Amino acid sequence: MPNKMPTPDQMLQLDRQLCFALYSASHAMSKAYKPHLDALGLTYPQYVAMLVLWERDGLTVSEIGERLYLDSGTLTPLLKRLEGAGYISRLRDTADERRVLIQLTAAGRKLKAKAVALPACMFETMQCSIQELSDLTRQVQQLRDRLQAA
Amino acid sequence: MPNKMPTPDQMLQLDRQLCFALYSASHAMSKAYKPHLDALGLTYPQYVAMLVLWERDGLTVSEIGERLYLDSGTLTPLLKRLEGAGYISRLRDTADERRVLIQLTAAGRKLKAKAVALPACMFETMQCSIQELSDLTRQVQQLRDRLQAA
DNA sequence: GGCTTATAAATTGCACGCAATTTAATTGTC
DNA sequence: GACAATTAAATTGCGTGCAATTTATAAGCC
Repeated sequence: MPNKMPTPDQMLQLDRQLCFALYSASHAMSKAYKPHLDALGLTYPQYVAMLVLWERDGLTVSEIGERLYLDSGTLTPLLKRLEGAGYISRLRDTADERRVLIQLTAAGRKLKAKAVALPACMFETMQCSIQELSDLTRQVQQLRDRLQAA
Repeated sequence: MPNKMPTPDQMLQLDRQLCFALYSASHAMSKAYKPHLDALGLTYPQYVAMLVLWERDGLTVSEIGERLYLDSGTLTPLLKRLEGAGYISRLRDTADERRVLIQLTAAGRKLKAKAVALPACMFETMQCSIQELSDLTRQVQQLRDRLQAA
């Protein structure tokens, strides 16, 4: 019976690392989205911020950050760019002046109609079954949650 | 029998997106590695560059880029920082002056001994079986390859 | 050999991501 | 009500990623 224990050298092989698989797949995903997002005038991080707002409008910067696992250092300039593009408005909460409320503009809401085509379009590209896609998504989410818990 | 077809609204839900699962899991992974990499004086992208060199020394910038799916715009400054840290040397290839050969220094080779502890350490954090880890890695790699082919 | 084409890095400009700090506003406590 | 502690965004500094351009070298062709 052969020894299945990997050597220290094998342990460090790039192609054995889940971290690198995720890292490279995430970048590949972003590149695959790019032509479609260019047509909407969004970057990939801006797109996920819009996904959050299309689900629920009028959130604070922190609430968007909790959903996306991003902090104000990342979100503040990103949201200012979305504001500049005319997709959202940023307004201090009069009830609590520390908060900034993010609201979709008419253009921002209208953009959703164009974006609905994206998931199906990307599904074509990924060449896998609905079931595989859904399973993989759940597994990766579970991994993310475990990493965050630690 | 209920209609299983998702509505356009459901299609755009953040938690249905494989792209976002990968994006957020990749960032969570990077954060989980951070304390360990801080001890080695490496960032996460610098670490994966070192993984490539620990597998095979004396590569050109392009060859490292092919392995990591990164271009010279990203790698040139990253490799200069690794050179500044004393882990690699950058030398023009005398046979072809366009190329820059990247070689590990003694310190760079020595760092590998510390890095071998990392995979097992991260495995603990991920709380899953060897088989799950290996399967998930392969699935994510396959997805990456399909995205790149498209 | 001279010229065009191709290739390898480097450079530039812009948008993240995140740690650390700062600023402003609110809450809790006495 | 004053004041310390907390909270929410913004700011700063640094390291990626990547598109686009530039620079330098090599290869192909006549």
